[in-house]
Amino acid sequence: MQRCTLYENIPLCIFAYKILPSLCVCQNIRKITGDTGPRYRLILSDGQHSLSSFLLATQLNHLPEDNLLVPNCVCKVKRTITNSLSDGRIVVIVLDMEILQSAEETGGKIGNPTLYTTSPMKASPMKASPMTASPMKTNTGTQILTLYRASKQGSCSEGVTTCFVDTYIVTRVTNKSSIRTWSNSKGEGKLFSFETVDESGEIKITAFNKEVDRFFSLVEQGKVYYISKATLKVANKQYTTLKNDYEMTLHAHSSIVPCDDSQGVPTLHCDFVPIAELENRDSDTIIDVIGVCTTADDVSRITTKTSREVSKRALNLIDNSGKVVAVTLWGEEAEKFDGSGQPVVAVKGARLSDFGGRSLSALFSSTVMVNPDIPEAFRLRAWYDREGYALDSQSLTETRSAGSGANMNWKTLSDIKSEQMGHGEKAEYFTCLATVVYFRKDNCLYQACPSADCNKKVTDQQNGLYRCEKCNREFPNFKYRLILNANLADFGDNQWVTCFQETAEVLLGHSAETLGQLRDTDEAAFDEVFQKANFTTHIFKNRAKLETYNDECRVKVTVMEVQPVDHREYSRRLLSNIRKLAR
DNA sequence: CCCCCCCC
Repeated sequence: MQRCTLYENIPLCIFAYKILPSLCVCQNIRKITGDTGPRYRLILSDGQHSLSSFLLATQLNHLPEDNLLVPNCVCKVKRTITNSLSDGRIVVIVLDMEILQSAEETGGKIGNPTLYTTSPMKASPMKASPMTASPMKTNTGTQILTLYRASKQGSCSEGVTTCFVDTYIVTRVTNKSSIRTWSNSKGEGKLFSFETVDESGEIKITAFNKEVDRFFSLVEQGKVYYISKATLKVANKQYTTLKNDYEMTLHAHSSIVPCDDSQGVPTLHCDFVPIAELENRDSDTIIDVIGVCTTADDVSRITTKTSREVSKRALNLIDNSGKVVAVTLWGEEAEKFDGSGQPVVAVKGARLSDFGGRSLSALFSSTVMVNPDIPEAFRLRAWYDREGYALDSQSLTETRSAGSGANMNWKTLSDIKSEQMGHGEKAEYFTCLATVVYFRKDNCLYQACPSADCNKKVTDQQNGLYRCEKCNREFPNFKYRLILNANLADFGDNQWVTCFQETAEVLLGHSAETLGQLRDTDEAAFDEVFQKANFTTHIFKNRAKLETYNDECRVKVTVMEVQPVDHREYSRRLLSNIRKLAR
């Protein structure tokens, strides 16, 4: 089998060689509006020459849209896919780039570059340089170019929605459906689909009827295949959560061959969102989540609005943010799920809903993994078995009261006293808008055990060693940890609160390690950190609990989370406070 | 050529 590599596709490989990775000046950027959303065409220069053949991969559209990639900025082009159009011109898709200097910093035009006009077809053939240590494999990026070429020739834009992918695609299968059948006015049949990923992106591939028989048992989740001669068509965005404007269909001449050399083809990549963070995300967004399944409902059958019967099962997942969220699995996924032993469960591509505050629902396109073989899962397992299991956790999903923000429990500082918050058996959680008016700077840092999961204070043995009683060990080093007491104020009252490591780091804007170093080496700079952080206003999410200390009962308020306050939230809170005062 | 993403 002939397998094309990227460089075999590039007539002007000398050019590709020159730009990878390379510093470039963005000379110009132009928005192209197409059927499938905006694309950005770039003119990049190396100071001497410029080339106008660059097309920004859509996943980088935020760079120009956030005004980061603008004329005269300096950038580092890290990854590209280059291809030739039928007329001999080339297009270089920029897959990864980094903005190094803004246009303000460069202060205008750099050099006087001349347009690089050598026809690629006339360039002398040249082998790809060994400097490109990991030559890109032919991939779905090529397919994008194939379609790009098709659209250039006018076929796609004039209503022909399919074209032929005639290069090989080395790709990893990330999600495979079961076989489904359909029957409608146009006929009936069976199909299955799977999703694939390579370093340039992801794409869905569907097999119908005969191709189901040929390929269903061959295609396995997680494995890598060469796929050739599939038909490309514009994806119906309504039905896909994948980041691709196209999808593919297998045909009689298509082939799928398992690939032994799977190096360089990415495995399923997840961007796990901490569960506590889900509160701040918009509903209906698609996210990846991982957590320990503390409890799972029994599977149940429900009837949908369209009178279909379907199995469902809700799980509760907790992560080391201490928050719990409910995740609903459907159909076969719900039936086969086994929650015994409190497994770590990861769901890639779950949909965030605002039901009961915040909850998650698996989609057909979601991948549910039980005890996945990834570092995040091992970390969570260790965390849960050590301490997480005992946590007084709080769920984002309220089953009794609906409505987002139901568990924000907004309070003013005077409410803490007037409502005797935290006096009950359970800790009480509340959110407030407040300003730091004082930090107790002394003793806010302590020397803690350097082992990864121990934060116990160590004793300086004065012989260069630090002893941790909990680990019963001596170490040649320690790490700094923060316990910071702060006085918060709002319009009506003030309150002492305690911030541990993470929240203190957010408030002070520096890591405990940096602060420790500063305190030891530059006390003036250390003081300045506190001065800067003082009188800043944030949203504080807190835990209130009555504690006995030296025979004295008092409510201890611990800051669980510090969030920046935007103008909208700020005025909403102010308004709410004014109404409160008026009552 | 499918396209179902549900329920409290």
